[in-house]
Amino acid sequence: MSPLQPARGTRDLIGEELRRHRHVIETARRIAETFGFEEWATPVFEDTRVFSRTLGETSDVVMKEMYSFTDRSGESLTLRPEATAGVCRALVSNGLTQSLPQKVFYAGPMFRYERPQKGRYRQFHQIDIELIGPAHPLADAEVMACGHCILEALGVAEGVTLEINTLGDAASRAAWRAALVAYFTARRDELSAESQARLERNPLRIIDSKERADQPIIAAAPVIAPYLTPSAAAFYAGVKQGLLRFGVPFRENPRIVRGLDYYGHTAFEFVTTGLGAQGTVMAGGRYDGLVAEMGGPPTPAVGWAAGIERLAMLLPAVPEAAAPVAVVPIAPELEAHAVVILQRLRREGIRAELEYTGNLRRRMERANRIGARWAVILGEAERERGSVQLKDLASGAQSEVPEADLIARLS
RNA sequence: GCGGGCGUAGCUCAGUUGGCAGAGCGCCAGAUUGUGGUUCUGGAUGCCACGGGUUCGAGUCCCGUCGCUCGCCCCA
Repeated sequence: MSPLQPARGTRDLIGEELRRHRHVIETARRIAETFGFEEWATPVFEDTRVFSRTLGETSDVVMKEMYSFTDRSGESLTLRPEATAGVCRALVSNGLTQSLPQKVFYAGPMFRYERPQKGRYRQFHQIDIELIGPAHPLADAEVMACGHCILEALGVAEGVTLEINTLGDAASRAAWRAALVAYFTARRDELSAESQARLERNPLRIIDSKERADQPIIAAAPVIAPYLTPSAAAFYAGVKQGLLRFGVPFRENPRIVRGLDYYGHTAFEFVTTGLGAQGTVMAGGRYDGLVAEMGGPPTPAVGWAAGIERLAMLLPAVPEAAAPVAVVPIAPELEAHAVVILQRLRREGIRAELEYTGNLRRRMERANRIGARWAVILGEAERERGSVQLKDLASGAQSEVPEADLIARLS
């Protein structure tokens, strides 16, 4: 039997990797809170229909990437492939459509059955922002501004570009879609096989194709701008103006569309060249129809999701674990006293560890290995004088300190 | 779902035409019984990813499986 390994596409987060991961979440949460977002947590699995109805029956996520299973009562459940659908379901389930706006921050694991590669896992983690309620274009800008601030706070904004587009309202999109179908149908034979299939299912996604053969055809394809209704055009103009007001740099890219069907109006991606094939680091848009599809009233909303693994890979600096104080009794008789001091330090919020095996040399070696800043050495003679030896492990300087002064010396 | 590369010690890796399983780092012990880091001496590393085949003999060649990785596709 081969050795037990983590399941394909999953991994253990230990040490530096978890510190990076947590740093992304904690930074994002802190910034999002300054924008007024509050954290939610919803179940990792949902009724399959929460996703199958709303993400689009023809989307790749629904067709071939969901972890769906039947439980013992015969119900079809699915490990969530993304956060937004679950948040909208929770909004409706909890009657919160009556208390809008809701500003939601989310962080947690998502699941998609895909072939793993750099920055892509079967269990991956996202941070997520949803602003539910406002139909105002400034809401779109604020959501993007929040994302931009998070990228700045993480120190990764430098290499990242915000690209935006509009998918218009339903009327604009229908007109554009008709133009695209006409255009691509005329050139059907030149398209890649994949794009020919998309022509039936989801012609907008041809625009997003990375197939080399499709590129010249896409480059000449109609853009949405001429098909925008006056109100959709005004909305998009409002979003761009909002971004200027928030001071968020962006670039228009008329080829951005979304993989999930519930998006309309604003679509955007924060992209980088620093991650190989996985260049999108944060992406989202407006999804005014989703809450209604979940059984709630028509409710405007806009949001984004970002891959934590991808952000963690871009982090310029790794957060360091706090350097502890090592408490080192010289002999077993001093252990009881060592525990008293250990707990006294911890109650002051100082990270302290007890070195409780081996001779003094072994204990000091271990203090060094765990990266201790100070060693508090407890000896018989000092005990009688009510003091300890305090050693600075960086400089090697050591002095005898009265126990009463110890906390002050370490603060 | 498709294509390329790779799996040898805890880690990074070497291993010649098929002929005793190796190095560095790390780990353990000692030099130093009340003092870490640097140094010196000694020691242990192992299902050579897993399963099968060829061969007197396989880490090495062949087949399959699993995993990792880089692309494609898709997406965050």
